[in-house]
Amino acid sequence: MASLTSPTNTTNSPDPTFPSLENCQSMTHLKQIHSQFIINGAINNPVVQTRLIAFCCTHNAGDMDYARGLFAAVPDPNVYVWNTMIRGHSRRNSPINAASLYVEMLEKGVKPDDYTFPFLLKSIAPGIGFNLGREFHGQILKLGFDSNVFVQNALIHMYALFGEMGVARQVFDKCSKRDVVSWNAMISGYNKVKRFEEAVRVFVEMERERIGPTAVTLVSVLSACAKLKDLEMGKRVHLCVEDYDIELNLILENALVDMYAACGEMGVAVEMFRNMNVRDVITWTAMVTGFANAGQVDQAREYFDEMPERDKVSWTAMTDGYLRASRFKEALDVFREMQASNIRPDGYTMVSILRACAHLGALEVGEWIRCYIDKNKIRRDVVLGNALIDMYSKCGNVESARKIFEQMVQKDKFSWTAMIVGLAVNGHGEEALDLFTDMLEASIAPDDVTFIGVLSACTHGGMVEKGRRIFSKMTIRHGIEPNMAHYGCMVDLLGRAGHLKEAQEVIQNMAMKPNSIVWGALLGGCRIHKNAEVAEIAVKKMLELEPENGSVYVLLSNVYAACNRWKDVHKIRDLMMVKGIKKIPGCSLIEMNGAIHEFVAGDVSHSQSAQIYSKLEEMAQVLKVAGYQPDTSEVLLDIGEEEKETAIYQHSEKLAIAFGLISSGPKATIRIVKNLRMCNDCHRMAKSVSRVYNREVIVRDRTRFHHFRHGSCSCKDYW
DNA sequence: TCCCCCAAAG
Repeated sequence: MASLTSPTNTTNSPDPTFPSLENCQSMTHLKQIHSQFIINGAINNPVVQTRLIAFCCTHNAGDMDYARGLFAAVPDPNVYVWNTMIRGHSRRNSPINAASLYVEMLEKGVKPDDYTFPFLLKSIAPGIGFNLGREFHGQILKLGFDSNVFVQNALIHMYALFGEMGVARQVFDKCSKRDVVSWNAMISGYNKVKRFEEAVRVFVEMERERIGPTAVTLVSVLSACAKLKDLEMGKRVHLCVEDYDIELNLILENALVDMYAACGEMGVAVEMFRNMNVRDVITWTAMVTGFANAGQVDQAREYFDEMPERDKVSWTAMTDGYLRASRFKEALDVFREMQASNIRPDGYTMVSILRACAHLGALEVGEWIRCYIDKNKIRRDVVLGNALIDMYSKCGNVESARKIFEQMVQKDKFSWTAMIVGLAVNGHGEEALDLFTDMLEASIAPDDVTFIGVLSACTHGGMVEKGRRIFSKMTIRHGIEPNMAHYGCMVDLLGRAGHLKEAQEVIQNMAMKPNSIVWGALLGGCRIHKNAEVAEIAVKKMLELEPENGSVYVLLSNVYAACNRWKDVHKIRDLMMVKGIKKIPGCSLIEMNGAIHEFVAGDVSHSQSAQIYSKLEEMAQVLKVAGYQPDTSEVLLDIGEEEKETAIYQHSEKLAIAFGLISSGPKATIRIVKNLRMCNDCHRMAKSVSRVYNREVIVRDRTRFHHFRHGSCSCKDYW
């Protein structure tokens, strides 16, 4: 038979009954060899049996079912063979199979040895077999294997996998002998549970005990330094490479590049990157992330475009870069490119895209992502659930946000906070407060952000007394010192409700120097309650803090306009002209069929500009007939009344509404995201549109949502 | 035959 002279039993093994399986690469090949042994009788040799089993258990192409068959034919397997079988199951992370083999082995009277438990413990993977792992630990203690360093290290690793670093530490502390692997297992364990300071501390402890680190140690510690952005420590670890004569390898170089990149040392990172002989996708991705985090998203993109290959992590890193740079449309573009190149996104990618959708108010894309997640069975973990809640509520769809929230099996404080904030900004103040009560009942500790949500719920709902109570409880009961944003909320709450004096008292009693946002909140109250005197105080303070901030002048002029002090309105306008201060241009976004359309006031750049303006003209007539009166009081230009009307007709949100009316179906909700506060007139007009055109219009402005329906707004004209 | 390692999230 020709196969008797196959390459497996030529050079190294002159004896055909003791073949080498070195060149065997596949199960097909192994089965051929197996049949030869059956034919020539070598199959009865225990060494041959063992080698065949070992192939199935250790080779990448190995088949455990086949191993089981071979194993069954072995009359009296020794401990080595049992270990090999257990190892086979551990490679495939099936602790149940590994454990049942172990039980079988004991039943057959074979005693485990030093190798058995490391294999058993290795079969355990995150999420599966923790209880088995504890049972293995029990067996280890019972049979006295707990002084073996390999067993100890495997135990540390197993507990670390489940985030049980307390138990891991106990095992570590009790170790009779510790080697460098024990230390490495502790460091990587702390990394796994994101306790990076602890990881570094273990490394320092290790240095003190004069345990020489290995490349593995340095890689783990560098990873911790990267997460902590601890450049000093990172450099110290870098020095260890020479001090301990550790040979560089790709993983270690990647860890170094990543550490420097994460710490913003892009110069060093680039130099190391250039000096590397071999780079892989991780090296490149570390560079992309580094530039992105340093705010140099265009540099990141250059590296990204040069990458020889990209995986989902690289694509997500690029998306995150655009997110960080507030270039949300480009973030969505990257996602589209990613799909075009057939890379399958995962939960991380989804979170990024959802964040972009949240910023853009891109509900269609967001919905599409939710369907994609469900269809592709992407695990909806807490983070992804939270991102969905945030996306829905920032797109003005609280009902869906609430649905996601209710469906979540696991909720953390971020889930609760996202939902509370979502309800609050969408005008469901009472519901937000109810949810806050539920949160406390569920023993989830609120944080400072939760209180921003709760206080703004009170603000948007005009619940002054509740707000006062919650504000005082925040410190007393929950131990959270109010920060600038909390004071801002309180001033806003009191100011809007007309308690301008109390609002000023809050500012006076602040533990820190009030910033312009706090004064701005007071100013907002002055506009509503037409108090020019207090407004002037607030403006003076704001201009001391930010002399170039044009919106301050705009706000003050709005107050004067509300008080009918037209001379002062003109004075402000002239002052702005002289100082060359411009207001931030208003900008509105609207999503249509997955594309984001952007409008600024007077915009003629849109491809359907002509239709949009003729729709606006039609709207002007139709709405006026229906009783809508333009409100030009907030126009800052020194022009005639008619021109003022023209000016406000071209506000970006009106252009977006007109575009929405002509581009969507007759019943579709129009959703707009505006970068500034809505002006009085746009608000008035949107109410009118919702009635006359029988359309729901949702506008998200800087701080809250306006849900226009049947001629009125969810904010009750109070914003 | 065994144990430890690199890039992305609210």
